[in-house]
Amino acid sequence: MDNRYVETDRYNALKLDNQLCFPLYACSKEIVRRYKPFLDELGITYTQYITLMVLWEEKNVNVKELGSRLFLDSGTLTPVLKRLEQKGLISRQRDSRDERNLIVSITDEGEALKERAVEVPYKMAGCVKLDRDDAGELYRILKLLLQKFGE
Amino acid sequence: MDNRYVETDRYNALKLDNQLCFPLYACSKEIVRRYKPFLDELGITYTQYITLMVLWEEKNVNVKELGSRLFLDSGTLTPVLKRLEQKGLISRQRDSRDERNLIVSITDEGEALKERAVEVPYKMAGCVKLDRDDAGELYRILKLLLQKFGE
DNA sequence: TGTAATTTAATTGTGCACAATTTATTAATT
DNA sequence: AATTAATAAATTGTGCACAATTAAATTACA
Repeated sequence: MDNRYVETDRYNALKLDNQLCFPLYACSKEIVRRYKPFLDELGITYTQYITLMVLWEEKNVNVKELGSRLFLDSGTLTPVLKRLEQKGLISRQRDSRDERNLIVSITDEGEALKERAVEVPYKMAGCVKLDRDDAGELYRILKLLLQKFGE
Repeated sequence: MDNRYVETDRYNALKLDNQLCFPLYACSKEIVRRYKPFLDELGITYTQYITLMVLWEEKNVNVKELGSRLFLDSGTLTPVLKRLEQKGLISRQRDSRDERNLIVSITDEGEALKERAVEVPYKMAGCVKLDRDDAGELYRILKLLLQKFGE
């Protein structure tokens, strides 16, 4: 038997092309990078954008709740929230009933930005050219994975 | 017709739960985070790990080639490579035939680390509990997406 | 051959991302 | 009531990630 082409490399699992994590990491970065021109128009970053997404739905949340929704900790969120506050898009104030909690709220200006942000998902749709089935499958599997991480 | 539950919210596309990018971004971060304990044992970060993966396969590459394989630019790679050099895992030297190119090579010490790194993918397999079909589908779609990005 | 254009890394500046620690506040337990 | 434990956010320190610019070397071409 001619086994010149039979792969017997014990390092196979270490090849970049055999990784599942790497294309995940690369795709994630690439998509975030493609958001940038659209988010630049709004004067915000991707992390600021997803933070606002939560606040556009909730109005008031504390840092802990925000962190669990976004998979981010206070070390990341604190400076992000300070920048959003400086831009006038959110306000930060302690909960008078429990001073440990910081209540983050959307401002009128932040609410107004939502009107311009509604365009972003449609603009992005033109950048991610997956057909409906693949996009649906990708979404399903990623959500499943996130759910398993939460267990 | 009772349409109390018919969603007519024009902001639907802005909901975090309707995003494809967000679970991609969150899964990517979560998996990289789960690599950390295993990579800590080797004294390297995830970015350093994927950089070494290329060098374990290639022996010599310049920064441009490395960047195109890893989807990283020199702004990211230059400091990463300096740290790997400080650890003694790689060497950096200019190409005498074209001094613009920096040739990155694996050292004996870097090659030796491969022996310990072979365990990492198997340890990680226990952290990402997708069944074979879903893992395969995820891989297929992500590679397809990366390919479309390259066009 | 000399100048302009191109190519390759490095540098600079901003903003995450996260582990580990600290500080402030509240809750639980003597 | 005083002490201890638990909780929430902020701080600190390290390491990416990337856009924009710079510097050095090479190539194109006038």
